[in-house]
Amino acid sequence: MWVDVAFNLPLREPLTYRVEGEVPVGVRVRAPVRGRVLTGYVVGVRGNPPSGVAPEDLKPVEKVLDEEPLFDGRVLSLAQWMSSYYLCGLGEALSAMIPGGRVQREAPVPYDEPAAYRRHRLSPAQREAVEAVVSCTHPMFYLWGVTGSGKTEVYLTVAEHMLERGKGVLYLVPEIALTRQVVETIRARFGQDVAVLHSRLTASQRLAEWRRIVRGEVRFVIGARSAVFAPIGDLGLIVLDEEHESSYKSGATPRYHARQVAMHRARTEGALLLMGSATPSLEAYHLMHTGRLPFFHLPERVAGGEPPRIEIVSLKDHPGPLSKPLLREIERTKKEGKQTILFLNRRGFAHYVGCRACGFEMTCRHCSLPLTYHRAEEVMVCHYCGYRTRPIDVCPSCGSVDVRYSGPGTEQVEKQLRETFPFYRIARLDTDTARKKGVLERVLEEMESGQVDVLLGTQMIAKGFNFPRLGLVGVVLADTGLHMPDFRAAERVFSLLVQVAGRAGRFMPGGRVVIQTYLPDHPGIVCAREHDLRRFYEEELAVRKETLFPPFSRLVRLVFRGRDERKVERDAGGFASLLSADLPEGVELLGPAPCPMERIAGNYRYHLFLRSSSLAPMHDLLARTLPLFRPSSGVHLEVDVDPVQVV
DNA sequence: AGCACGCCGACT
DNA sequence: GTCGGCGTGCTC
Repeated sequence: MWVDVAFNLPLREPLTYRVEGEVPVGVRVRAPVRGRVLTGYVVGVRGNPPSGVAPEDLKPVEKVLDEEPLFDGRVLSLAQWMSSYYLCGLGEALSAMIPGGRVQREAPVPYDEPAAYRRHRLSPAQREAVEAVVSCTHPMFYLWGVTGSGKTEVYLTVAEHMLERGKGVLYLVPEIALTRQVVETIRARFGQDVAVLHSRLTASQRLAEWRRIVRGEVRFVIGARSAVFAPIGDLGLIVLDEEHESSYKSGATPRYHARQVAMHRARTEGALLLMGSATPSLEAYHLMHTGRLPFFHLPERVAGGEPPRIEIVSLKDHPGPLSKPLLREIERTKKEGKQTILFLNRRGFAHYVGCRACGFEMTCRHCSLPLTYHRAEEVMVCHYCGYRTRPIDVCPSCGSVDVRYSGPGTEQVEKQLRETFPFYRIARLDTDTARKKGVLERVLEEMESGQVDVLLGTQMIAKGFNFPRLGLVGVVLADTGLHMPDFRAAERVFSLLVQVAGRAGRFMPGGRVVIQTYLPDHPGIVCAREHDLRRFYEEELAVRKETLFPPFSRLVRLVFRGRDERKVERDAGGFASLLSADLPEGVELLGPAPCPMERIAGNYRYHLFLRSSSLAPMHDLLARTLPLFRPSSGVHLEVDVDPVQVV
C-alpha cells in the first residue's frame, strides 16, 4: 500500500511512500526526503499509487514509529484549518500541535495524591454567572470579573457540569508554572482524569500524556498555549483564563493564537469557549459591546472591600528612580509590619549609556538596540542577542568623559533601596538572580512567610502570587514600552497596571498602589488610577477606529530577515510589488519598511503589512502569491496572521 | 527547510 | 582554463 506523509517542511503537498502491510493514518514514520531521513505524519492511506508520479519513483518508508495512531480525522482537519489560516505547511501545523517525543516503554508522569478538596460556596453573583454560562447557546461566552471576584470557581463549576454530562474539558492558562493553586484545586476535584501539561514535562512525558488523551483516559486537560490542541474527544468546554494575555500567541511558525484556535474548535466541535479576564483585550471588549459576544460582569470581590487607592507620581516633579513619595510609602508600609512589591520591567543597572558631549550611544553590534549596563558583572549586555562587551568611561567617538548612564534597571534600584533602607530585608527577582535553580521558589517562600520586607522584580513577579502580608505595590516606571511604535502599547500598559492594582488589594483592606511615570496624563495610566475601564476602552477604541487598526481591521505581517541588508530590502520590495500587482479591492498594502527593531542578532529586518476589514481577501491573495515567491538565499520570510508583536 | 543543478566573476 | 558565488527547482 501507499501512504501520504506530511513533514515539518514548508511543502504544499504531502509526499507519497510505499509501505509494507497496514499502516493507519495518524502514525509517524521515518522516510527519506532528498537524501536525508525525516520524521513525518501519515495523513492519508491509499490502495493505488498516485497519478502524476511513476510508481517506481516512490520510495519505501524506512520505519513506522507508532503502533497506535497519534491523531484522528478531527485533529487532521484542525491541522488543515491551521495550515490555511496561518499559511503554513500541513506538516508544520501537525508538528506544532503534536508533542515530538520518542515513544518509550515508560515515560510516565508521576502522580502524587492531591490534597483533599474543599468545596467553596458560590456567592450569589457567582451562581448567577454559572447560570448565564450554562444556559448560553452561543459558542462563546465572556466572564469579565475584577481580580478576586472568583472567576476560577465559576470556571470549575461549569467544568463540573460538563464532566457530569460526559463532556471533555480543556482549561487554558497563560503560564502553567504560575498556576499552582488552580492545578492543585483541579487535581483535588477531578482526580486522575486530569492531564496537566506542565512546562517542565519532557518531550516523552508530553507524548505520553497526549496518548492518554487520545485513548480517552483523560476528560480534563489543563495547560498553556499548546494545550489548545489536546485531542479530547467530545469536547464540551474550553476555558481560556486571562484572555488578554499575549503569551497565547506563538512566537514561531505557525504563529497561532490559542484564542483563535479555541474559537475554531468551539465552533467546529460544538463546544463552549468560556473566556475570562479582569482586563479583556480590546478585541473582546469590542465584540461584547457590539452584541456579538455574550458576557457576564463580576464587578465585586468575593471577599468584598474597596479597590486599592492608586497614587500617580510624576517623575518630572519627583526625581527617580525611587521618588520621595514612593520611599515614604515603603517606609510607612514597613512600620505597619507589611510588605512591599516593586515592579520594574527592566533588568540590569542602566538601560542607556551615551555621551552627553557628542550624542554617541552605546548599542549592540548585532542589533540596532541600546546595551544594558550590568554593574555586578561590570559588563554591557544586549538583552536580545546576549552580546557582551566592556563598559566605557570615555566616549569612543569624541573622547569626552561626560558619559551618562541612565534609564535605571532593577540592579540600580536595588542598590538605592539598600542604601536608603540598610536594615530592611530586600530581595530581587529577575532573570539574572533567578537563573540559579531554586532561587525563585526560595525567594517566593521567604516573601510568603514574611522574611522579606521589599521584593523588587521584573514581569516575573507581576502575577500569579498572593502574599497575605502585602501592603504596597509600587510600579517604578509605568512608561516602559509606551515609546515603542506598537499600536497595542497603551493597552498593554493599562492592563498591566489594572492587574497589578488588583494584586495589591487582594488580601488587605487599605492596600496601596504607587505608580511612577513620566507620562502622568497618559490615558492608560489615568484610567487605571480611576478604575475606569470603560473609559479606557472607549478612548482606545476611538484611536483604533481613527487609525484603522484592530479590532477595526485585520492584519497580516510579513517579516523578511537576513544578514545581507540589501538582499532583505530587495526581497521585501520584490514581494511588495508582487502583492500590489493584484491587490484585491479593500486590501491595503503598508510598507515595506525597516522594522522598528531593524537588526536583531545580526539579521536585518524589513516588514510589510496587509490590512483589510476581513481576513478572507488577504488569505486568498497570499495563498496565490506566496507560492510564486522564493526569498533569496540567506533571506527568510515569516508570515504572521493577526500579529501581536509589530516591532 | 536543505540540497543539487546550473550559469557568470577572480584565482591557484 | 577552473573554483565558487547564489538564483532556481524539487523533494515521494
